[in-house]
Amino acid sequence: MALYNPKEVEPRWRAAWAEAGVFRAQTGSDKPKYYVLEMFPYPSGHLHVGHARNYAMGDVVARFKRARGFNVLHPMGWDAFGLPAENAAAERGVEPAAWTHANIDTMREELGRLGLSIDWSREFATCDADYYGPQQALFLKLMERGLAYRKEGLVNWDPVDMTVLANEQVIDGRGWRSDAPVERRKLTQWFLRITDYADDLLAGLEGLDRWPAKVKLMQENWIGRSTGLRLTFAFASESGGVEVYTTRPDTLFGASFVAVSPYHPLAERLAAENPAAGAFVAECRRGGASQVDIEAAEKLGVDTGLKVVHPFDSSIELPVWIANFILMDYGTGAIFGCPAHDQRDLDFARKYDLPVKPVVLPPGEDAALFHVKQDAYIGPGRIYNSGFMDGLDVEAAKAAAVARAQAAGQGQGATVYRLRDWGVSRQRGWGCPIPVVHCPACGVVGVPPDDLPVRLPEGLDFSRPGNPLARHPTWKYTVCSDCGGPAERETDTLDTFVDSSWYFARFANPAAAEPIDRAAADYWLPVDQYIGGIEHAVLHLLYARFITRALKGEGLVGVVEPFAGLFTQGMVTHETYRRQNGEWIDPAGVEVHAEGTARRAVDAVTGEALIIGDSEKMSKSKRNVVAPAQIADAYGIDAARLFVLSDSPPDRDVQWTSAGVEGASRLINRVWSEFAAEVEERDGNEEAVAADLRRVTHRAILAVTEAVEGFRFNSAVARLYEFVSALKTSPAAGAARHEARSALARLIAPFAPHLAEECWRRLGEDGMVAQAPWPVHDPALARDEEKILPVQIDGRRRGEVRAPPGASEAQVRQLVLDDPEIARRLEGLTLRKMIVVQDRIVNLVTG
RNA sequence: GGGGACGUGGCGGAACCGGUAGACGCAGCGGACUUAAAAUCCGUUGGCCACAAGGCCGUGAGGGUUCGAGUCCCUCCGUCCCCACCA
Repeated sequence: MALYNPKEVEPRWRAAWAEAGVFRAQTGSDKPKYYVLEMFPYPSGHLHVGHARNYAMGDVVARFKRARGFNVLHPMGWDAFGLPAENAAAERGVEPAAWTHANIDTMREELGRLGLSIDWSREFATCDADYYGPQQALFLKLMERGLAYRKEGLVNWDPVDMTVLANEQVIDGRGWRSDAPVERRKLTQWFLRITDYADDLLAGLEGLDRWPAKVKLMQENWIGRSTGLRLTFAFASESGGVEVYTTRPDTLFGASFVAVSPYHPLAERLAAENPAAGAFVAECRRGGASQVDIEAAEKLGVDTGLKVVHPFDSSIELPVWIANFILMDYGTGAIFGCPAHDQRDLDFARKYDLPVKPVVLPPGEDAALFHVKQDAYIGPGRIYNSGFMDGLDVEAAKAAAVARAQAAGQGQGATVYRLRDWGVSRQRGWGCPIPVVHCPACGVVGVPPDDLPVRLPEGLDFSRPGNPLARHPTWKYTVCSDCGGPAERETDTLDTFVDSSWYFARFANPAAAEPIDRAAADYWLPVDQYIGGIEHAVLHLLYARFITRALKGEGLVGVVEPFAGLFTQGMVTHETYRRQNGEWIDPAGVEVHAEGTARRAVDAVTGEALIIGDSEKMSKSKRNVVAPAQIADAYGIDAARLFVLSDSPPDRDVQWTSAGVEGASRLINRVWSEFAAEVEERDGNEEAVAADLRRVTHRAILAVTEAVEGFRFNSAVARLYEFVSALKTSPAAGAARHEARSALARLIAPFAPHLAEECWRRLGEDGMVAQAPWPVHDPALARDEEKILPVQIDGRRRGEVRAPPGASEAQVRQLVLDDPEIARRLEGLTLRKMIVVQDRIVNLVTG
């Protein structure tokens, strides 16, 4: 029998699947539906092994669910707008559209070679007007609802990419793509009112029981709900006052100052009146241009000379400061400072010699002796030095302070969120145009539905920084649809995260004239299993939940949660190698030798000794990238799929090694040799031998099924290895062997689909394994004839007894007591108690 | 500074509910086949003691709960991730 030849087998079966259309999702099917989706790729140029792992996982689920009788939707598309296309345009003078579509063609071909069971008839790219046109219609609906609005505000400006970024796209004060320190600029921008849904997005997390706890927690923290008090401190010598927000109204009597942000309207007014304040505000705005600087900066402030009156005791006056550490866009942009019980306030008070007055007495402390030194006290305790709150604990005092402030009309209990509205304007040329015009007479006017899509023009000039749409000679000049007068188009485009926040709904019917085909979406949504990287925990995954809620409000979809199940997969890493001079070297040019347990790497050509580095995320800069095409050439794609799913749990990183993929390749050859071989009938013991094999088979069916359902693909593959070994060493022939082979072909199909088809055909089965039902586990056949129960004496294993499965406690007790070896062990000991766990273990307790 | 996760052989990891720790793979060692190598197949592989039978130790460290702890609780150490002047 010929060796298994993936180069011949794999393309043949891919062609057969395509021809038979076996992966097409059915409309009007009476099977239950199952929607499995992997986060769609950005068409960067080529597929990498990380993609391969991600899509292989989704494919395992899709093939498994199909075999289990579901009508499966497993589509693919392209998140195709974004900066790399503009950079390519700038560097090489190509059209972004041409560059993007060429990449899509390449990557579609590469994805195809992975043997994924995708319904390609639903493919789309977000950069095509067929997609972004409907998206513009959605944007106009959000605008009518007031969910999309324009405002002037402080925004994150990326000075390298020359565009505004959302808060979620600023990582440690730097742009998420450019890594440049982000500046604060005041600009008029489009925002989506995600804050309207802050509470609902938070509450909805509770129902997402098939989401990782980690992601839910990250979203919860990102939304950042806190409850407290909005409270006005009245000015001492004029009318009006300054409103602060606090979560610690119980410490109000410990207040020693009020401070406002340099961007606060009061700061602006005082800056005009008072030269010292003016200089300070100017300094903050200049020096504080980048967030990186702000975070590193020392706490600084200036006393404005203005006084306010303590709301609970009019005999107390407090100074008003302007301080650089107060955020304008959280709470009210103003605080009261209580140095004894807040570390930042304490640092500030020590620097400027402001009073430190403790009002929370820690348990066990003496009021006369307690002092705050270097560390503010933020723990629980009893309130003192606080008038009407004296003697209360912290929680009771909070309630009392809120009640008092509300009764006096000084303030209101308030819930505040850390979440800000989503800034979606981007000063970029390769994105979805925001479909509005600016009319000198009518203001901002939405483009009428009949004029959609607002198409991107060809021939944009990307050779200079800045927005090419804004400097296009004609594109922006148009007329106002309201008054007919001359008007200019909006030249900002939408954040590409808008594109990806509803694409899953478009897959329900990507050809629909309306943005979302409601009937199709009602059938397919929510996505049953979504798979992607954890880096989107507070970006894409939060935006998509918000947009789905907004769409529900418009009656466009019937669900509020887009993704019922979420799985976040780990990355593929590879060991790194470098020369003595520090230069990185490609793994293809490295030979690794084992010397006992140590490993030594040398240059395959020169023999130069190399330094073996950590296994890291594959990156061009470290040259530790292995391309899927390379792997497929050497081992076949099934071996690669099997390996990326086998070595580590799917949510953890997996280390790519050639030894590992060789192991997977060995399994494939072992499986094929089983199907290729004829097994001779053996003499004697036929019944027992067949029963043994059937037991192995039915256990494998159960174990693999449970592992796949539980997303433990590594365990599923381990069980397949075991099953193959057991099958190959079993002498059984005839029906039992056929049953085992038939089960094996179907169990391995989600992982190594091409091999499985070849085996299935060899078995002489009808049709394709891609359409075959999942094997069914029969518990009666899987059952042991007898169980071996370890017998422990005082927790240490001292022997074993054999008992029929399900043996009663009395039976087992008798077996144990009758066992001579155990009796010998018990000599000189007093048996006090025997614990029998059915079919598991026995423990004898002596004393 | 706040929040969270994780520490198991030489390596990746398994043990899903508290019930034989180390499945499966990799690497290693020994053997078969071969003129030889590769491939393949078989055996072996946590540590210590022992000729052996067997014994003792062992899931980051220390304590606790339990007949029984990798798993639950407390303290500590280490690593990683998220957020971060959020009042």
